[in-house]
Parts: sequence; structure tokens; C-alpha cells
Amino acid sequence: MRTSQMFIPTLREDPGEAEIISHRLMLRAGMIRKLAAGMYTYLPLGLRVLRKIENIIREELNKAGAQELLMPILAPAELWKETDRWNQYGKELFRCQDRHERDFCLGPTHEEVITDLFRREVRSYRQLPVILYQIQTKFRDEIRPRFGLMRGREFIMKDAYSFDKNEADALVSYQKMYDAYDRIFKKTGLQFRAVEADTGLIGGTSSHEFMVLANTGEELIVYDPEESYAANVERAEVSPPKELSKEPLKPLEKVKTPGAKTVEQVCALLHTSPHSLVKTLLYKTEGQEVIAVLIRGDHQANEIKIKRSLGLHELTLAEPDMVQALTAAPVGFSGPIGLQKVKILADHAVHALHNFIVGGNEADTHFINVNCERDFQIDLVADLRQAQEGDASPMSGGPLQTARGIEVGHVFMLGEKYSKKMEATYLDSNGQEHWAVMGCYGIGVGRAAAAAIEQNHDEKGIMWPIPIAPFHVHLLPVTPSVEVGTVVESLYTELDKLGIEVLLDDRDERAGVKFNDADLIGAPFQVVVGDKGLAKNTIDIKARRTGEVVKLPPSEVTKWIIDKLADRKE
RNA sequence: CGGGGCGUAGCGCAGACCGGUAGCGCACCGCGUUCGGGACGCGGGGGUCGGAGGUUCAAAUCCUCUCGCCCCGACCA
Repeated sequence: MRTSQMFIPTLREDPGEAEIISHRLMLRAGMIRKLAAGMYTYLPLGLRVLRKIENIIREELNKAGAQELLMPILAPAELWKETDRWNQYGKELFRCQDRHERDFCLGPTHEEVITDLFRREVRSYRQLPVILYQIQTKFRDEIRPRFGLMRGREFIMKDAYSFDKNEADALVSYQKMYDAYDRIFKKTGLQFRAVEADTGLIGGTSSHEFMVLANTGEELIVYDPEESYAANVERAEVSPPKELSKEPLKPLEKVKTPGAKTVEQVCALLHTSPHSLVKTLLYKTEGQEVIAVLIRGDHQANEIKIKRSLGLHELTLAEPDMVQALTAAPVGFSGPIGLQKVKILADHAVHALHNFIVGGNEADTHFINVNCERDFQIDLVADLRQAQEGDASPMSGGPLQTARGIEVGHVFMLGEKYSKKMEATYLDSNGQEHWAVMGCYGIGVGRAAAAAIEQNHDEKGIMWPIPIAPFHVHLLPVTPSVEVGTVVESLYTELDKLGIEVLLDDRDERAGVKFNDADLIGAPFQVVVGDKGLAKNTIDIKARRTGEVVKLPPSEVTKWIIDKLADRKE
């Protein structure tokens, strides 16, 4: 392609609206433009990247036996009412009506539609397994869209669905998709990690997220540097401490702690560390019941685990006046001793502790030398806290490390959740009817592109990994002479014939402008042709990522590039 | 939904307190010079100042309402 014929509106200055690097660079490089909050037009350059990612996905999914189809964006409310997600999905589900005032929604995901298709068309176990996927625009009316393509309202997603006879077969499909995802992300050239993820209350047996590693990632993961184990902190299980404290129990004591509401303040006042302090978190559940959760001062509560341990759907921290009513003390002085009518949950680490500190349920007061059982009763001891760096790995027992990631893929065992609600059944070889066992598998295409930029950029612009780069080579005639023109034209034709994607900057611009745009757009190789070089019979090739420049005679340029591209393609 | 902020040329911004001819840089168009890391000279085009209403002789500027956008929080398969 020639720059003069391609719509690539690059921006010299940073647009004010862009917060994160990928968003800024995508706008600046002329890949996307915003239409409305969380909705973007994909310009030619941006679309090329999306197509590259999509094609890698297609290739690997097809190889894995999945089949592509395409479902409507708009879905009738009836289907969503069958699964009750019309109610459950909340405001994120974008609803609308047609001229007959029939309810529809924009699909944020397509379980209902695909399950409907399945139940209409599939009768027999002979037709199973089936794995179907689409690459389609999705819509979720996010409360607060942000970060460009990272969290838009409208976005392109690959979603796949598997249908199997039973749990065992479903796991085979799940594994197939997991393996395909592994190959897909390897092929994109991104650094990523598959991590165990939370399955939510829906249960299900397995769920993994595919995280592109980037410091700017929204998700926190823990991993075992020795083993393959990695998990989202939301999900990572924390094993109970191996031994309980052996410290002899000391007598309970009430102390004054004026104004000390936070863990830090109490520690400073009592000259101790958060390790020996226990915070009491009061939560409200869906039944308006209140529970107390005891977590060690240096740990974070994990609300997902708390919900799961009690089978709850909703959990919110109690408001200050509620805390006051229950504990007779302001927030910051709650404790388990003397708490009435409140179920008390404790994390393993608390249970293992002796002589710790808790709030006194009285303003400006704490108890010290507190001990479980002796001073108060616990209703449930469980794993209730967030994993953190240094915790013991469930695999090697060694210390876990943490990293930040961007969730670009998610594989999920659904089980019979949808097939049951929607009566998606098949007949087995004995003529018995069974519910199909399902799995679903998503990849955020736009998000993957954004994640690629978060992971591969410098202060000048994007540094695309070869497999998803919009162009392989950016050809830059850098002086306006006839000789340069001739060399550039023949190089362009030659590379193009060989299937190498070349962007020729044929604009009447100065060298500096072309260099800067090339660095911004981020093609892996810049081929620089100028009078200075030609005088010595050389052309410069700059590798965008390393900045290395090689000087080659014009006749050797093509071969050099072919070799380099072949090197890094797989 | 709560808190904060912003809407003035395609982009980035000034002007607003203190009402009186709408500005700057970049981009864009023409001519010329220049040409290996965001050139220069000369000449030019482009604005219902987000929208509606009000106050006033006069509103980008003051008041009211409204819409949109950004940031923080709550929320998030």
C-alpha cells in the first residue's frame, strides 16, 4: 500500500482523552477514532491488525475442529427470559424494541442464541460433539467505558461454544479449546500466561483466563516460578498455615486506642505489626443478614471466596451507621468479642494466631492478647483472603510471585446451566434424553490488539510483533531524487510480489516526518532509501524493536527481509 | 449512581473573574525555496464559542436548564 492512497490520519500531539498507552498510540497512529463513549471506528490500519488477530484465531480454531458461523447482533428477549438473564444481566444488557414494541437486546454474549440453535437442530448423540464459533461485534453497556479498545461498550469478540454428551467429553472439548488458545496466543507473538480463574457461583468445573502480561494490566495474578501453576488472585487458593502459633496464651486485656481506626494507626500506637492484628469486616448479605469476617491485618479479604463459602450471591460492606448499631462503636473499632446475632467467619491465618489484637466494639478501644475459642466463638474457618506475593504455592510450596495481566481470553466449562434452562437435549444410543454439556470460550479481539501495544511500545510508538503487525515493512524514500524514486519503486514491487506487506511512504514529506510516523505506526522493519546511502550503494534497514540498523546493497534487501520474517514468524 | 473536571477551527489550547471587532500553535490550501529524525518565506481558507432559554443597548464571557465527554469511586462473564 501507498501512504498516499491509504487513510492513516496520524496525530502529532497526544489527544487529551486518552489515558493509557495503547489508547493514545492507537489514536495517534491513526488506527481508531472514537464515535461515542466506548465506541470506536476502526480505521484501515487498525482493521488490518484486527484481521490479523482474527485470522490467527480462525486458523487455530478450525484446526481444532471448531466451525465458524455468524449470529445476529440483536436477539429477541424471549430467549433471554428463558434463562432469566433478561433480569439478571442488569443494565449492562442493552435493550431496545422494534416497531411492534417487541423487546430485543444487543448480544453481550451468545449462549442463549447458540443454545436455541442447538436445541432446534441437534437430536442425536451421533451429531456430537459440536464446537461452533463466531467473530462478532458485541455490546455491553458498561457503566464506565474506558481505556479505548480495552474496555469499550461495543467490541469485537470471538466467542465459541461446545456441546457434548457428558462431562467427560465436555472436558475433552474444553482441553481442545484450551490448547488452541495456547497456540493462538503463541502465534500472536505476545507474552501471556494461562491462569486458573474464578468460576463464580455458577460453579462449573474449570475456568482459565489467558492473560497478556503487561505492567498496566488490570488483573493481578500469582504464579509459581518453579511450576506451571498460575492463578488470578481472585481465585488462587491459599492453603492453611502448616502450624498453629505455639505462643502461650496471655490474659485478655482491653486497651485505649484513641483515634486509631486503621490497621496502621493501631499498629503505630501499640508498637506492633499488622501481622498480629485482626480486622473485623462486617458485611451485609442478600438476606440483609450481617456477617463478620476476620482477616489478619496484613491480608486482604477476598469477597468472592467469602460468598462462595456461604453460598451467597450478594455481599456488600455494611454502612457506617449499620456498624454503629451492631457494635456500639464507629467504624474502625469492630471486633468479634461480644458481637451478638452475627455469624463469625475467620480466615485460616486468623485461626492459627495467638494473642492478637481486635477492635473493642467501643469507641477508641481495642482488645489485646485475644484468642479464638477462649474469647469468642468462630462459626466457620475457611480460606477467605486474597493470595499475595510470598504465599506458599500449592504446587511446590515455594513462595508465589505476582504479575499484572490483561485478560484477553477466557475458557469456561458451563455444564448444563443453559441446556437445562432451555431444554437443549439429545438422545443417546439407548434413546434416552440428556441435556447437552456446554463450554464457552471467548477472546477479545480489540482488547488483544490493545494488550499487544501495552506490551510492545516505547516512547516513540508501537513495536508490533511480526504476526500481527499491520505491515511488515515500512518503505521510506527519504530524499526526493529520481534515483531514490526508481530504487524505491522496484523494491516496492519486488517485496509486494513476494507477499510481503509493504507500506510505501510516498508522501511529499521531510525525512523526519516519515521517520516519526514510521516509529509511531510500528512496522517491524523500516527500509530507508536516500541519496546518502545510494551514493555508497547501500540501503538502511532498521529493526523497529531493537533500533539496530543494517546497511545493505539494494540487491540484498529483499532476501534479508524474507529471512528475518521467516525467523520470527513461528 | 456519587464526587471532580472539561466542551471555543481538524488536533492541542488561550480568551471568561472584569460583558464591547474570536485568538495562538500545529494541521489544511496556493506559490517559491528546501530535503537522512516533526523545514522556511509570502499569501490564504476555515468558528451558529456543545445546545436551549434568560439578563443586558451588547453574552464565548453573567444566570437557569439541558446534552456530550474525561477522571476517581461503586459495578464488572
